[in-house]
Amino acid sequence: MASFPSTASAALTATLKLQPQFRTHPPTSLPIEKSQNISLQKSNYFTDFAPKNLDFREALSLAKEVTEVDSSFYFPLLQECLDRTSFADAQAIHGHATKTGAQEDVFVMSFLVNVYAKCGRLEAARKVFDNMPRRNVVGWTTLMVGYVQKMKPENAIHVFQEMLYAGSYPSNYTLAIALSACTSMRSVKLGNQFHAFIIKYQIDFDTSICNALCSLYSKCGHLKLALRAFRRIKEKNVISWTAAISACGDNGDPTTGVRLFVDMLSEDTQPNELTLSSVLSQCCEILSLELGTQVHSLCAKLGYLSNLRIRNSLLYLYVKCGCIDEAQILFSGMDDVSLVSWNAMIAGHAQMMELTKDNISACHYGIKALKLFSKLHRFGMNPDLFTFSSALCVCSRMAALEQGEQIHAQAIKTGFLSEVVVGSSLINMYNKCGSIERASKAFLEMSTRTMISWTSMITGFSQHGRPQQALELFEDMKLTGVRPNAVTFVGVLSACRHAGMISEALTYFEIMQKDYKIMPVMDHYVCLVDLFVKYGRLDEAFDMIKKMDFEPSEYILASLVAGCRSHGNLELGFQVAEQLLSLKPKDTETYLLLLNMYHYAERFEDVSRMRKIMKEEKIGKLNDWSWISIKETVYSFKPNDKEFPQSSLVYESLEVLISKAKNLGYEMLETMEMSEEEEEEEKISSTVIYHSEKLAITFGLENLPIFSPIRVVKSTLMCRDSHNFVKYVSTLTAREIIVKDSKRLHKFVNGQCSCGDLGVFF
DNA sequence: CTAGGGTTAG
Repeated sequence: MASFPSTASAALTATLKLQPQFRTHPPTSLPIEKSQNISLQKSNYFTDFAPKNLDFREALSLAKEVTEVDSSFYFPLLQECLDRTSFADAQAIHGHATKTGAQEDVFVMSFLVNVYAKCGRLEAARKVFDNMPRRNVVGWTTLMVGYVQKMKPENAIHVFQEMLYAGSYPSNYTLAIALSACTSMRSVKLGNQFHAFIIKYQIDFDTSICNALCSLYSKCGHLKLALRAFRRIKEKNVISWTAAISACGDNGDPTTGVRLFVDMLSEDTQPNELTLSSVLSQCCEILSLELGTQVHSLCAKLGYLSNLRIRNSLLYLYVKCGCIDEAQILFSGMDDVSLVSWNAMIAGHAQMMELTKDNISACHYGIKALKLFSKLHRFGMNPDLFTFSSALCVCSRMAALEQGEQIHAQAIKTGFLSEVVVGSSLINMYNKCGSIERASKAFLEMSTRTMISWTSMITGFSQHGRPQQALELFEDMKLTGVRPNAVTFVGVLSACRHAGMISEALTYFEIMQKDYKIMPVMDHYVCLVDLFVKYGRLDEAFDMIKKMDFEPSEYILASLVAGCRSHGNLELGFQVAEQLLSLKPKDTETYLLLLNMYHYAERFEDVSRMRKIMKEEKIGKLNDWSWISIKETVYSFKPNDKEFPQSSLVYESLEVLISKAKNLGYEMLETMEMSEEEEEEEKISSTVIYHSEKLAITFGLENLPIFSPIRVVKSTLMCRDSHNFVKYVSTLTAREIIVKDSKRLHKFVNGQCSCGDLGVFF
């Protein structure tokens, strides 16, 4: 058994070949036992013989006295055991049946196997099954179901093989169960073998089988195959639709999922609770509140509003679409709140942080999330791994180290730290809070590591300007046999980018495609292009962009422009800038990049041309905020802000810092931004000197203990001037300054930034 | 006997 699943395919193939009946049967005659017989029998027993309104206990005691019983006597009793999943009662009935000779009855015994399996007592079920006078397909299938439910899919497959050896034919249910075993093993390979078998016997239109196929392919990440299986179904039922709709949701295609839901309704199939909750979560993803509200009404109409799962899905919908108030009302109105509801609220607020452009509200969401986290204990809830990972994620986005540490302590106390997901979140939290040491400590202390843990740590080293360690870790990862994915390689390539290792980067890029069959994405090209630009190998940078399978994105062209500017190749920068403009960029930051580049080069005709374009395209103001958290209070700043505590003191000491920095060689660069007054062309852009992060950092220097690092979060990208200035400040004050901007992490120590100046944009 | 909420890496 231990050899599964590696040898499972081979074994199964061998088995199928050995079975003579499979070879002799012509493909048109199905080797499928008619399982309907048994269900027909069962319903006859129930309708014809079952005592009406029988109390379970009464029936049991009655059963003890009766010795001459028809086997139909046992069915309602066993049904009751099944509903109650009561092993002890089932055993009592079993004992009685041995006395009356009912153990000779295949149907009674099959049912008993079913009950035992449902109760999770697979050994007992197996024993009954082995003693059956004639073992049938239902029994085999029931055993398989038991194993799949007990998360032992290998055993289920093994039972399937045994069944074939014993000469039984699988029914469509048996195959569906076998496929679901493949699903829980995440083995498409084995699943394919079953699929081939299914096609061979031309039952690839069967509802149950295709439902199972659909979910197998979906869980293994093959949405197309999943939908193909779905489309082949001749008679689609709720489960088919639900499987297909969730498949879209699980594989990142909510638009198709929602469309399928509409199709489903137009075909008059009534959705069930799972369909509705899947659709609701997909409405969240496409942020379609309108559709979501309609589904909400539908839930009301179908009477699902008291259903906890549906309510939780609705919570997610409202929280993620930004209707916090709606969600709050729903949440407080729930008399029956589960931990999932709390998790929904916390994760929802965490998600809101990302969706909100306005940093100050983003910060409020973060604070609210952490408040919810500390409150749930009082409501008799204990956080689980989902709660912990969401809460840690909030801390990482807020760079809230203190809160993160507290949650870390709680995770240790409750034992959830041993959960891989929590451990990975912890690594991420320490990374984002600028503490690479504690991140690597957390990494080392993990007992098991997934690809995500490794990737987090590799990316962390890379972001903290430690490319060597990142690459060493990648080698270790390969040695332990954990398979990297596209994100891992983003980390690896960005490490190469930091270290300026062009040839190594190209080698890794090759390995990624050849050995790991990973398709390169934009982020990989960004690293490579940056590397070429860094060394002035611009032709190669352009070749690289040409080699891409997709059109260059706004982001990669912008980073090429930024690179050109950083490395003094303005001419080329201008060329790319024009190409970029023809793409009609979306981000304000892209326009600011170009505007500032032209301004810096004193090409004033271009500057006014840019202004005109920006006015036409209605490019808004940059929503620039920075915040710093000091002793549980969060202080936020906007550019040239004067409305905050100790404002005059902060400006005073900022001026001192600026002049000291100037003595060390700092040259202030004017950064142009959009001004408030847009009506006059002259005023459409203005310059910023007191960037929000400068204010936040100075505020931190004034209010945090000496030597303690300064952690600032910023809603937009850092500009060239500010990035340069903070480097000087880190030298002048001998402090570690961490700025988390909208794209990356900057850790300033001793006049150097961990981003290696690669993260500077405009 | 078929489908099964939410969490972590860029």
